[in-house]
Amino acid sequence: MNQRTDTKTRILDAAEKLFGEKGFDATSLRDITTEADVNLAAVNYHFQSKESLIEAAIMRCAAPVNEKRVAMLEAAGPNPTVEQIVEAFVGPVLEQDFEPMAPLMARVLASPETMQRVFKHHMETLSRRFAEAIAVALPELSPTERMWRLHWVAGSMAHTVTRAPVLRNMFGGVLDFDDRKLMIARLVRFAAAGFRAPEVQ
Amino acid sequence: MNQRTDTKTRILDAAEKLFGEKGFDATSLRDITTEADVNLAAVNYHFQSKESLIEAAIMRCAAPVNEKRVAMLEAAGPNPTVEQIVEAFVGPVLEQDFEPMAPLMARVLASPETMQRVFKHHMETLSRRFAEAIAVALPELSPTERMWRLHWVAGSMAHTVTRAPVLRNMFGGVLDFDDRKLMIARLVRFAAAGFRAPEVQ
DNA sequence: GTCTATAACGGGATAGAC
DNA sequence: GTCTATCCCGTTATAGAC
Repeated sequence: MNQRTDTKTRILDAAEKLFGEKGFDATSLRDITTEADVNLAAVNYHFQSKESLIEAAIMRCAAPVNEKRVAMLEAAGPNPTVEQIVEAFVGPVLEQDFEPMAPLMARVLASPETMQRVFKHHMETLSRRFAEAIAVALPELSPTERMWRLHWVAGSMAHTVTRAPVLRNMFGGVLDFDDRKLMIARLVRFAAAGFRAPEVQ
Repeated sequence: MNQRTDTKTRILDAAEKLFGEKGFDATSLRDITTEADVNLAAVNYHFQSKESLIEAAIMRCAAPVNEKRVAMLEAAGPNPTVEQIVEAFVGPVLEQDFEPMAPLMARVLASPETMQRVFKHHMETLSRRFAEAIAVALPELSPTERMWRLHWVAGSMAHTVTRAPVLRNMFGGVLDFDDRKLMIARLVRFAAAGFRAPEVQ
């Protein structure tokens, strides 16, 4: 039944690696099965289609990070500061070595159908959880404004991850991706100030 | 030589439409030539490859918007406020009906190779231009911090565009994409506050 | 200069033996 | 569960007609 790790896992490992390197479409099932050293038909046996494999690969990547985000938020207690909320939201994502998976994340965001499903199942709950925390920290904001701002922080974070390979060596290298702690601290400062701005109207 | 519009333009029109709807990879040249009612080989005649066609389609979309962004910045005079700078940066992008082109933009951002070239040629100049304006408005910020913050605003804006189809009907519809003026005003308020936050360290 | 027809290739998926 | 063999489709590129 096994070899070193089971077939299903080896397929997922190879898929994660190759999807990240080349994108979903440019990665053929043949590439994946060669890399994983399994038979081509095993993909359609364990997963039903390439599309389902993509979804499974994404889920496996995102799950531990999202658990950590919720854990950090809970660790901050019942009355977290805006800074603590933002740090729990962006820290676990940005502190990892995200550059190998940046293209994968970008492709996910770019694939409306895939994203729609993944988001529905996993991200919506997470967003609600963080929106509630913001509601406690900043009760004067309307629910709409809270959602917009949370969403914009998510955008800043996503852009940092997905644009890293391109921006790293641009603008004479002023953007420092190597000191993650500092990068996170900068973003927390920026986002917290945005959250605290008085609402329009 | 012409029919209603010339072949090259018809190909670009069809490409823009289909790339947006289905993505670069899922759109075949046959799809495009059928939609444009031109022969398959015309694509390779007018553009050298599918990759070049993609680039051309992106350029044609982005050019007028970016011109407007620079024009708005210049219209604000030599000493623009942070709010004026942010509005010039995000307004022209967000005020258009961006939802049809949202998938296209998302795909562009997700395609490292394509993006690298496009960004190098067009966006780097634009970013520098806006970074200089920020330097005038907020001289106390370091060049690095200015770039990070500009980049995060770009991320907030990009996320708003690319996630619109998914978020529009989520969270009970609290995110209002229809009142563009209000949406832009909200983002300007949020981003300007972020820009004005004291720098970390 | 422009288009037709087709070549040459690689992709995802599956049937059926083991 | 796994593998071989194969199907059928879509892709890019080009040769050559107009």
